[in-house]
Amino acid sequence: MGVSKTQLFNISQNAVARAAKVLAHPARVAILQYISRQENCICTDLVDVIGLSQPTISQHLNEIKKAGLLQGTFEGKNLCYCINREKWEEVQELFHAFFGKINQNCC
Amino acid sequence: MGVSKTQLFNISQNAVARAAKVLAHPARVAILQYISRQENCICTDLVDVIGLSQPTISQHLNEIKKAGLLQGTFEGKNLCYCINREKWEEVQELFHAFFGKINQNCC
DNA sequence: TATCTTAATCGTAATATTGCAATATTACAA
DNA sequence: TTGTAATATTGCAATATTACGATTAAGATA
Repeated sequence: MGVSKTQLFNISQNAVARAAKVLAHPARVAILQYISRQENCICTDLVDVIGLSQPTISQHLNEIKKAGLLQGTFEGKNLCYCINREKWEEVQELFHAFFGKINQNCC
Repeated sequence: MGVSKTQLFNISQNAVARAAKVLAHPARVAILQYISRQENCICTDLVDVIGLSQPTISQHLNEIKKAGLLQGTFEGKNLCYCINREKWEEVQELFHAFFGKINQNCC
């Protein structure tokens, strides 16, 4: 039915899935990489850099924002994003914990 | 148009996105966790453990398989999955490198 | 061989995602 | 206030994903 049955899974499983979803499109990976490379975090040229249309970029940015991974000013001309350090480290830790708990103990 | 323009992005960006896609559903996260916990890697009770229907589990398993993250015997009764250690470490390294390269140097 | 068990596949429905054109909004500058 | 430059929103089309009932396939076992 196209709907994920999230209620079947625990909080941490859903958290990993939600975070992974953000990274599950190369445009969002590229956007995060680009933003992180900018010294001054004025990211008005994302459309040129990435090569997708402005609405599409805006949509992807919104997905990243919704996950809490960006911070800064989002309104009007004084636009200034950057990575939300705290949330980013949280996600990193989440993945780290997930990978750490998977042991490959057979075959 | 519903199709990801993967050609716009480099190999590593697409690789991160592909790997993240596997983890982008809590059922697949749960399946990987469960398989990794099994000593003997006979995973016939996934349907009971996860709580999704048998065809749905089979579909999710196939997604994980397609990403190369499972190894073992997949045919008939002598079914025996486990995590493909080599590929798993590759993915882990991929994420590690991605996270490592993101620096949060503004705002 | 017939039957049972279990996983894969098929078919289909519902929903989500991706992408862009058109339009709206916002902030600033002249 | 009018114009300009930039991002956001809307609406829509194409495709992908999620889920499951029904069926099929393959191996085990009586």
